[in-house]
Amino acid sequence: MGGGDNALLPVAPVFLKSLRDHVYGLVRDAILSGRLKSGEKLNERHLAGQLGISTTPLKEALRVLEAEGLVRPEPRRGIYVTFNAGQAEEMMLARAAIESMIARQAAKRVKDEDVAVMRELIVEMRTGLETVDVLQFIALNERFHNVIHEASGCGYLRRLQGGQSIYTHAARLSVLSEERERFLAVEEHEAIANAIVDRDPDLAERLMRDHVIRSGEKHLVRVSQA
Amino acid sequence: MGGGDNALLPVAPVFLKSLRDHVYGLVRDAILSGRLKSGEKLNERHLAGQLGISTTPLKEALRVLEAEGLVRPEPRRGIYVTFNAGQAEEMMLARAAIESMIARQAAKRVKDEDVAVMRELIVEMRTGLETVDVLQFIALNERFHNVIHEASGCGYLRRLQGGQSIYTHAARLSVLSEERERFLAVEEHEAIANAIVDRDPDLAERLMRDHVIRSGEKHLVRVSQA
DNA sequence: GGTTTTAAATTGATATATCAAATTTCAGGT
DNA sequence: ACCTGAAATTTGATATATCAATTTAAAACC
Repeated sequence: MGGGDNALLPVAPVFLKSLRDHVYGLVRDAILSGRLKSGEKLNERHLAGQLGISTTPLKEALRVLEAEGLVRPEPRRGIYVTFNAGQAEEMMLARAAIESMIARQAAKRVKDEDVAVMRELIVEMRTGLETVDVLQFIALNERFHNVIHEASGCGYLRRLQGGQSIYTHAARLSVLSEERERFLAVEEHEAIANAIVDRDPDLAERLMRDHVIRSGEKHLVRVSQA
Repeated sequence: MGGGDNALLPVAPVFLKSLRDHVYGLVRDAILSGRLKSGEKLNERHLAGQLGISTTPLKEALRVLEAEGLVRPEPRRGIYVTFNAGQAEEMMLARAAIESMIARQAAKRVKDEDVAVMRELIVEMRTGLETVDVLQFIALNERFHNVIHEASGCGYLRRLQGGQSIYTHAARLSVLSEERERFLAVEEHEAIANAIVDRDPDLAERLMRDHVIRSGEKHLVRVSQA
């Protein structure tokens, strides 16, 4: 049964959201971090017992993971982890595709108040290069992407992107720990902001796509080295 | 409780795949076709009873629908249908984003044997304009997109696109019933094929995106009129 | 000893029961 | 009549039990 016997610890008796969402996060993180390896079979009873819960919320969590493509059910046989470097890259490409579509829509629909916020954020990020720490810089980073999401008015695309992304807070932490990456991020963000402010959907889409792919490849290289 | 009392009929005692997948398809189609309206609350026990099944497979199906953004759970209150014209358009945009990313990758990785198949298919589609019926034309259409998917080598993106798409066989049937649409489809497919054959990722991506959006808008207009 | 057959164990799929939060109902008070 | 709050009801969340397909074990047979 592989080396996954202690890849997951029992859930604490206190949890914020519902049990199934909590478990979903646990299993998902275990897969993405490699503690549950590709090809490994997930035994529902085992896993539920290990987590100290019943199979009902676990089954729901596994269903979502299947929809996200992290596990694959063999009919009447069981559920297997399917995640490797190639899929990680494709997930990054999916994020690039969706995020750039959002940027495109934002460039079409952006309102004057959004423009003001974006300009302000760009200034903050640029000055932040020298004044704030990495965590604060990441916060600015996420606020920037959020402003674009808001401006696009695309609630569905936004949710879709959040679900399939392997970009967690931790992943950003890894890439933006390099000073050069922080500098590049500001440069690219500024170019994207300008394209949106200029109402240039084609340019905004292209710049966003290249930005996500470039920083994404950087991240993939990092995790593959570790 | 809304007009949804007979929006879903009990599942037949025989079904191909698992019960949960079957139920997932039923509920999903009911939402996309409008038989289950946006804002309607889904009562798990009611719905399970109506379908003649237990709540376990239904809960799993609802979880997948949530991941796809067709229903939204209110914490500790229930699950509500969320689907409207705006979201339908965003789903189409998501398909455009992912499909165009696939086309981009295909243009990077396409092999000579793929090129041969694509050229052949283009010829078939062009002659098919005059010789085959709509169903056969749609089959050619789907084969063309499949060849691009194969050439891209992007299994994850491909699965992702299939899951979120509202483009079913029926939707294609609607759009391609117009002769002008079939003509346009061939024109656009040929341009896309040429871009991929020429190993031009930027062009392939743009043409595919525009193709999906244009025909998608066409479909959305049609369903909104009906 | 090796192959086939059959019985036991495993396990995902489904059904049912229990629990607790949230809503509704209704009695009691002003 | 109109609040107020407690009891009953509803219902999603969770747990447990049952079922059937699959795999494994073992026994029977050649």
